[in-house]
Amino acid sequence: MESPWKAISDSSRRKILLLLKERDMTPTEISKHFQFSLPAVSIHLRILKNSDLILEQKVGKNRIYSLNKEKALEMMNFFAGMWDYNLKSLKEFLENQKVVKR
Amino acid sequence: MESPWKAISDSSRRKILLLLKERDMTPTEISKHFQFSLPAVSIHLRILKNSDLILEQKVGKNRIYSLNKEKALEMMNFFAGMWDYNLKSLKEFLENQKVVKR
DNA sequence: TAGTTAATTAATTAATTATTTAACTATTTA
DNA sequence: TAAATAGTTAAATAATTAATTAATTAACTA
Repeated sequence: MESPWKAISDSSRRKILLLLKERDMTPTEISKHFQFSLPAVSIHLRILKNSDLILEQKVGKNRIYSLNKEKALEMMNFFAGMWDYNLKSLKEFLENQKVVKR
Repeated sequence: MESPWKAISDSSRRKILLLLKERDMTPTEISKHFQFSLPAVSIHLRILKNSDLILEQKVGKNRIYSLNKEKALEMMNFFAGMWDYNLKSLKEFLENQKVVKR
């Protein structure tokens, strides 16, 4: 497991997470949002996957990447700790709010 | 302004933030918690300060560093967005919880 | 005011990172 | 089964980063 903090330190990788927040995507689709090459995207995806921030699914010759929201929550907890909150209360908040919003 | 994401990608700097969460400290005090030299601590502090994660105060020949919780909240918001929450609702949650806890 | 203390800045070095092009692997399709 | 498609891996390179020791700055103190 690679460091998720190193993973999100790169702005392209943060942008990939925001893209995957909207919908699951293949490497080719993701690469359309960037200037750089498909191999570069592939490496960014590997780093995100190895740090557990995204999940990979093979479908035929495609790979579909999706956001791992649980990991995002876990990282969020680092900051929540600075306000004296923990993962549990934070998660309850997020899940309750979701019900209200819909 | 340097990237706060680059700043927190280093584990020593994350540890410094956790130390400052407990209490304000001088570089010398902080360096007692690490193996590496005072100049190395000074550089880490500069990076954290330049990314707005900590605040500096000069008192005589000492410098006192403190955590900037607002910046932590701002970064937390990146992750909150993945759960469809925004800074405002998150901050309200954190502040209300604080009242309850005390 | 000379010496001490607290901290930063400078110069250097070794390690890591992001990117490229080229080569390869796996899967589908004609 | 040959060709096409989707993607990853390899090798090379340029840029960035974390650390060190040495030098410097600023403020206090005897």
